[in-house]
Amino acid sequence: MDPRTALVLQLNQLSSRSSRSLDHSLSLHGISFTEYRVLHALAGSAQGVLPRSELAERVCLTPSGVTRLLNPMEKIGLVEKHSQPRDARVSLVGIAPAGREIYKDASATLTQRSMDLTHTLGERQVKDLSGLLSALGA
Amino acid sequence: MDPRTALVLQLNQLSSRSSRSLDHSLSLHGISFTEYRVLHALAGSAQGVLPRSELAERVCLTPSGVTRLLNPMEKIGLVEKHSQPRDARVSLVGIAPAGREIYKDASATLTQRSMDLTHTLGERQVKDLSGLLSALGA
DNA sequence: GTAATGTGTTTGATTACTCAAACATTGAGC
DNA sequence: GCTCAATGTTTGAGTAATCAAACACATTAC
Repeated sequence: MDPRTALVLQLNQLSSRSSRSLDHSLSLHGISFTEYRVLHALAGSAQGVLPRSELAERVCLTPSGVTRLLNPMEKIGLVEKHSQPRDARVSLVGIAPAGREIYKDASATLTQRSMDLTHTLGERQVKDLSGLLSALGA
Repeated sequence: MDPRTALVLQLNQLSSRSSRSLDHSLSLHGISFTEYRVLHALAGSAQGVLPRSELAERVCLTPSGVTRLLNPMEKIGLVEKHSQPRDARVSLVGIAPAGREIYKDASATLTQRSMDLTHTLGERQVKDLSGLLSALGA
């Protein structure tokens, strides 16, 4: 079997396994891994605010998926809807104080789990791996 | 942000993107990426046959997910159900001739797409990356 | 200005999964 | 041989995401 194909399959398998495990860990904070990624994207953006379509790309969902994901998150106050005066089509999403709080807590357990998941790798290897993934366009 | 946490997120992002793209490519053959992975697991196993629970682990699904995934595949003749005389609880799944055919065709387009997805990496890097992922337990 | 086209978001219908509980069968201990 | 716990699979109910179509607003060209 072609090594690049094998690589792609391997990558996928690894990620499937880890995201399932992370999902379980994060459920302690009442959020899914996908929701964490939303908070992460928002927390890491300029004003903690992003257009929904931009968010969709960052968390690898369709715009439709983003809408459905954000609805409950907004309802429980993790994110809030803003509007862009310049263009009434775009609907901006911002991280709310409660969201930042959860994000902080969830990040701690995520880091914990990431340590476990990568404990077979040395510091050097983590760096190398990260570099290679970046080269792949992540 | 902690490098290992970043790594885990990066890994996940990359895999989400690629699997969506692969899913689309494989739809030409009428199967999903998950279904491909089932065929792959079966084709690569001893007699082309595996117990459902073993299959579940290999494709990173719950046993329940496997049942629901295989039902339609069996109906269209990609896989077939066998039974294990030694233990009537286990339900063996085997790849069927039509399944091998599709697997072969789908593998070709998967390889094609894998080339595209990894074209930024040299041969050496592919090998290194694969090694690092293996070290992670893939 | 108004029509036509393009862009961003939401909705309706469907599919793919998950969890927890039910089933079916096996193997151990008595 | 009969319970009882353990193992493998399926089912019922619910969640998460998808696609395609609808919607809302913007922009361009006339």
